[in-house]
Amino acid sequence: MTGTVRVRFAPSPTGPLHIGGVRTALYNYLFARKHKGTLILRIEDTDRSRLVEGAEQYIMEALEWCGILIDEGVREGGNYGPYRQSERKEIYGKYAAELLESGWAYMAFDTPEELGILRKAHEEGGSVFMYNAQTRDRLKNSLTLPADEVSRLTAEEIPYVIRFKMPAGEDIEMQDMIRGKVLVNSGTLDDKILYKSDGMPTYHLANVVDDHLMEITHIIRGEEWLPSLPLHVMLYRAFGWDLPSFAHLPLLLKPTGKGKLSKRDGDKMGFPVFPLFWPYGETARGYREEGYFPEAFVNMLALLGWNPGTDKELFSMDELISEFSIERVGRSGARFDPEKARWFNHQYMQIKPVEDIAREYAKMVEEKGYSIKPEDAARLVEMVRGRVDFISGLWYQTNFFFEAPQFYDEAAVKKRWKEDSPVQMKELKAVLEGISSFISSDIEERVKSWIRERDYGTGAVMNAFRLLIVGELRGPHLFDIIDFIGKEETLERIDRGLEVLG
RNA sequence: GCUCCGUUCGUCUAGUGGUUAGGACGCAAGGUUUUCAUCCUUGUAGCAGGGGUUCGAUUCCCCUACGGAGUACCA
Repeated sequence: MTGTVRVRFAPSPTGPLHIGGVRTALYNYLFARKHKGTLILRIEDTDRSRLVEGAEQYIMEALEWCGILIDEGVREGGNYGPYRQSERKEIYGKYAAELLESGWAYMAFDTPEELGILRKAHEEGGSVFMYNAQTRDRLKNSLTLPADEVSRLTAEEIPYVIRFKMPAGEDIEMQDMIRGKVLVNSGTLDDKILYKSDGMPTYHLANVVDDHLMEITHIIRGEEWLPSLPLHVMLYRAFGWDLPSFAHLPLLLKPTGKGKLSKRDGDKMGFPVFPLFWPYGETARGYREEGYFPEAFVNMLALLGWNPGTDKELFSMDELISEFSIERVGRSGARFDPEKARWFNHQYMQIKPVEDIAREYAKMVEEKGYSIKPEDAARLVEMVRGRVDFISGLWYQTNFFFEAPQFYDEAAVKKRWKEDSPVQMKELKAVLEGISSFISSDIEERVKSWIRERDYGTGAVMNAFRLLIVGELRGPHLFDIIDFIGKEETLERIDRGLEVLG
């Protein structure tokens, strides 16, 4: 690779950033870091009517949460700004004029209504209207109108757009880093609008101009852009600019059924489609708020469309950076699997430093109205983290460490509280009372030898005991539980249980 | 409709002109266990179809089917 790699993520601030967009940003980031290059965040806000308040902020916050660091952008600054297209308005006008001058573009005065009528008529005739080499001669533009008429219209400030003059029948050969050679005949393309009548460029013009001016070396974007690649390539050619490399990423598909992943799927099937909660208008749930670790989220997303060619599945961001390569990105759309997302979170629940989880866990415990020392929180987390996918699940696994049973599970009582249970539990209480070093392993040793001496059934004793301590047949190693709650509390729970259950 | 892209277990995917087509999720069955989980082991299931090319195609080519995207004064 010659020169410095410069890539960009160029979202449109029209709402919350979809996880497909996050993945595109992630791959750009990985590619940039891998090649010690630069990642630029460019806001593509040329459509003023679709602007959504809060979207730009959301995009930046989402990337930050994921650990995707931006080198140049509206917030970070840089030598190629401004990084918001709406602030680059004059630039595009200049380049549109250049194309007009060189004959690669022309002014078109047809109104949206006139074109609408044309489209409708073609549709009824079973065809599709295209503004191109076949039709442009019969339409209202600077190619067909006399020069003085054109200058009259512009002088009167009659609105017009600037269209690209797509050559009639030329094979355009393109190279995609993921797909290889792509060939399209320009005859199938139309004269795309480059500059709108409101004085703003369309995506196509702005994108090409900015990528050139910002010296972007690799354009990594979603597959939905592949159909407009020929236009972009032609624009580079029209300007006489060097072509960057292109990579079009496969789409993210919905878990079941047809089509690409949408917000609807998430709502319907109960999983988020966005990284963060979206608080405006029609709200949307987010991975962050649902308790996903950003590491797990990023790991899961990275493997959706890319793989290292090994069996390794767990990657830190640094590992992703060193192992990522565009060549190993797949070509086909990837169905999003919410189950696998949970699995990834489960993995991170096991490998994350215990203090990190304990800190969050302690907060939750305090919200429940109890206080806990950091070392105790860590101890409990270590004890039960294997049983949960999310931090939020930790409370259900540990609530009985803080609260004596409020009730005794009916089915469990029926199954495990037998005729001789009260006698056994009274004996057990006596055994426990006699233990001075009330720690798990010691208690276990004493209790088990007592069970052996009396020839009781371990299952019968332990389950009845668990019922008295927890109220239900669940939870970690019972001796660990009573070790934690202490001798006094243990004895109290036995007494209370005996009172209730008889 | 037209243009472009794609197609290996249900899902994410590895892979090769000759392999017992590998891994992971899920699911199932065992095992561990005082419970519930976890965990471990095993199993389950796939090269879309049809033509070529070839001694031999899952792999290369073509066609079909299916899926996806695009087809706006949206990005």
